[in-house]
Amino acid sequence: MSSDSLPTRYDPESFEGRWYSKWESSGAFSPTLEGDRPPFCIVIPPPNVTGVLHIGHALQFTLQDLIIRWRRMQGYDALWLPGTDHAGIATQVMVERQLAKEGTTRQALGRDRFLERMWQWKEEHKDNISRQAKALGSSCDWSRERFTLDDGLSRAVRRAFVTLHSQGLIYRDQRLINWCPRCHTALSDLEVVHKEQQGRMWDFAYPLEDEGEIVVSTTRPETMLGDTAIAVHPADGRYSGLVGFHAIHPFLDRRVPLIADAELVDPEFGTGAVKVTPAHDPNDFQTGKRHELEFINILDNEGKINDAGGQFAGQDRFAARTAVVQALKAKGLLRGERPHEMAIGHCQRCDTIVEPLLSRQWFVDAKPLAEKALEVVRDGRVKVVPDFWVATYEHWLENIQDWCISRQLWWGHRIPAFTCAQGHLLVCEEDPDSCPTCGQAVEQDPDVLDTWFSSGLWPFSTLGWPDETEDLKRFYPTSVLITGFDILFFWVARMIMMGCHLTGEVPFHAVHLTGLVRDASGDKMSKTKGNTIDPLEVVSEYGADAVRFTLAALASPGRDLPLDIRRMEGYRAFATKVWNAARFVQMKLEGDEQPLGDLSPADLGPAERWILSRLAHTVRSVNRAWECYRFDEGCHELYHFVWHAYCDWYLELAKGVTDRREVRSVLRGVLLEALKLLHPVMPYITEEIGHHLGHEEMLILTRYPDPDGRWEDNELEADFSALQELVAGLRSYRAMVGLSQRHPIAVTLVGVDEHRAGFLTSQTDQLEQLAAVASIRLGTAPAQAIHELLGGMEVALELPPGSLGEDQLVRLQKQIEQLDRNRAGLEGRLSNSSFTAKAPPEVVDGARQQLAEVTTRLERLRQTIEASAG
RNA sequence: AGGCGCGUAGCUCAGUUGGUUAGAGCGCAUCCCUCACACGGAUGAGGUCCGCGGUUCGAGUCCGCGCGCGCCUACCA
Repeated sequence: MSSDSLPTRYDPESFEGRWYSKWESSGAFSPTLEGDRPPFCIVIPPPNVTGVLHIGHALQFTLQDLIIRWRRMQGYDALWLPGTDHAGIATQVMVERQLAKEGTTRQALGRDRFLERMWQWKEEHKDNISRQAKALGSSCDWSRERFTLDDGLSRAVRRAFVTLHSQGLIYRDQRLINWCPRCHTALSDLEVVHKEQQGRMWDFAYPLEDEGEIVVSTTRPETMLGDTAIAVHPADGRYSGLVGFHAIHPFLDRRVPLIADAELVDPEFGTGAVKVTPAHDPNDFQTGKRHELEFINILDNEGKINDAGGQFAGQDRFAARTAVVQALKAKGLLRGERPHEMAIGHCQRCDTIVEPLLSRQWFVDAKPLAEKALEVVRDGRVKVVPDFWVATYEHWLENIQDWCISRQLWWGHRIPAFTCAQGHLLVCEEDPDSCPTCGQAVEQDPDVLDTWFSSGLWPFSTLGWPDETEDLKRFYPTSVLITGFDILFFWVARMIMMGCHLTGEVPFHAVHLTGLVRDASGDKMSKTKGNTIDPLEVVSEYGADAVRFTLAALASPGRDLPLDIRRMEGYRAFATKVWNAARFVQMKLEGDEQPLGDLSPADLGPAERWILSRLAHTVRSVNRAWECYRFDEGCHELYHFVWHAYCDWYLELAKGVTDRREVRSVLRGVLLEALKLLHPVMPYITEEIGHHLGHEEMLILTRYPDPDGRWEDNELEADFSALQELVAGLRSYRAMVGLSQRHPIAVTLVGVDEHRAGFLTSQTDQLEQLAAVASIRLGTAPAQAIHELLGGMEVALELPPGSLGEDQLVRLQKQIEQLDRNRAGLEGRLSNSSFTAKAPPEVVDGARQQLAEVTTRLERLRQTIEASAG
């Protein structure tokens, strides 16, 4: 226990690191594994191991930590499992870039030495992420930290691959895939980013074998080198006589058959004739299969025309495009050229234009997995927050295509498939010594798996799967996943597919999808724009608590977060406010204060009962907010309670009476409860203040406040609002009239019911202190008094003679106008027979009462004006 | 092309199952360095809730259409 006084200045840097170490070394981050505590588990969306955290990570870390700390304080056996992802392409690209600077390549280095470099790079960078996570206060269990290429997780990947393969859900096939000519690897459909671009469309003619020509259109003229058919619609009269005949390829020694295909061809489009390149276009690929056409690959892995391209061989695809157009022109076959808007696929990682390429790859048959994944979301076993994402999720899964999972990279999980010289294929968990069929030596498939394949196993592979570990039994399915909506398909859907299929259970009971952190003007943050915010920088500038509070308060469900740095200043001011309030309280304490639990409403004054009632409501709504991931609401509730209820009102009321023990007890007790409530959002400052106030247990381990109906007192709160409004009204009135705030005013309550009036007149000391009320009574107004409408009460104020100025008359007039509008509206409604007949009786009664009150007030106010005029 | 989301105060956003007088934070203006806090206090100005139509006694809230913005999905040559 410490009673040394809080420093005057709030200086987060002076204690943040200290508390983090204390928490960590106390074991608070690790679950206790005690059986009577319900488990609660979050697995972290693993950041790229060699990456740097951006503010979006900070958001997710904050929200995860908020939830995990809250649940831990509620008594759950909480585990937040951290880790990182090897991020195949992204990381490999970084190291390759480094090699390029050294004037070498991975091929020159060879696979083994290249991988050594990769691991070295990983080792150098791996602490980046955890250091940043720790600075933010993340209460992860570092003893359970995982990396996707760890032995355990690699074993999980192998088990998953072998299982799916044995079930026929993973297969190898020659297909059209997305090929990145720069990364030299296949990509899944999701890794291709479509961008609307202004392209061109060319028309050119194929001369027919006998006579005449047929005109086709294309956006990629170079692909004509791989054309093996020309298709027309079977019902198209223009071409019906030509089907079965051949055209002559202008540059290659090839006859090109004319075929009829109703699926490929839209007779309304262009000339109604389509060139067919089965090896380089997805539609044409299907057409090729239907018609058993020849598949001619004209590109190499670099995106250059290969030998099949005749005179164009060796040219880059874009150079070849120009060359083909030129050559067509030279032969007099070019028929037209026009601008054409179209969506072009780019590599997600390097932005190179992706090429559809015929290639032998490994695929996951996604449909059967998708069915289960759809089911668990539809029946609520996985709750999606916000739920409007369900539609998007369903649409994608309902139309899911098979997933290409092999990558021609070196950094990743090597595909556990082996072949011998005889061509026997072996897919197994343990590396075989030789082919079990023929006994010959085997070679492993050189490719690695898509990173997302291993990420898809993350919620259970990190807990020990495929072993039946204690952790897996206790914490799986995990409780909630918190991540960005941008990886809904990449990651979330795949975890659900893989989890349901491989473990028979959902990977998490709920998934909360956060928005994107944008800059102050709503633009996406990017390094090129230079509008990024470095989490570590803002943490050291504003303190981790302010950064966390800002992000959490901004996190409205399903919305992006426009982050203005000034918000952080604002919430640092909030932290400072808490700090100073605590200093005040600490100053007043005498050491004999009782815990709130020992107090009973009967022993307390109205102000104490009021703040305790407000506290109880706040506890209720904050818990409710966390419960449904309304981080914004929870933060606003807390902000409002601490600043505008506790500091603005209660502290001011308590100032004069801290000699009373129960006042000090409430002062301290409410502050401590507020600190506990705030702890999940602002762990450091709350812990530091709690310690200084003599709270022995660390807040991280303290029970989170539960709603306590004992303190809720709505009647008192209504009385208290009247008091507040009276005080505010008097201040406002003085300001308007130009009277000093200290100038005493005698108050007569005129149109106020007895109960309320009784309360207010009992609060003379408080009213004197807060609003310099000279006296207050219920009764008829003195002749010279000025009638004011304050907080819905009619009060008469006695002022020095002649103090009713022009400004005030204007203000009264304004009030009258507003009331009169109100009156007219009420009268109109009440005279409408359909309103009185159809609206619920309590609404009608309410309107009647209001009208009566408004009418009286209007009268009084008019009298006041007249009196002052006369 | 389809789907989703958004359009409320100068800015960024809340607004529960429709209940009539629409809120917050920041910013702005005026006053105040009162013994926790100027990263503060008090007061105030500021809104045709995108437009039109409909349902209803009553619409920021529900429905339709339109306009604008954003995002996702998509194989149209």
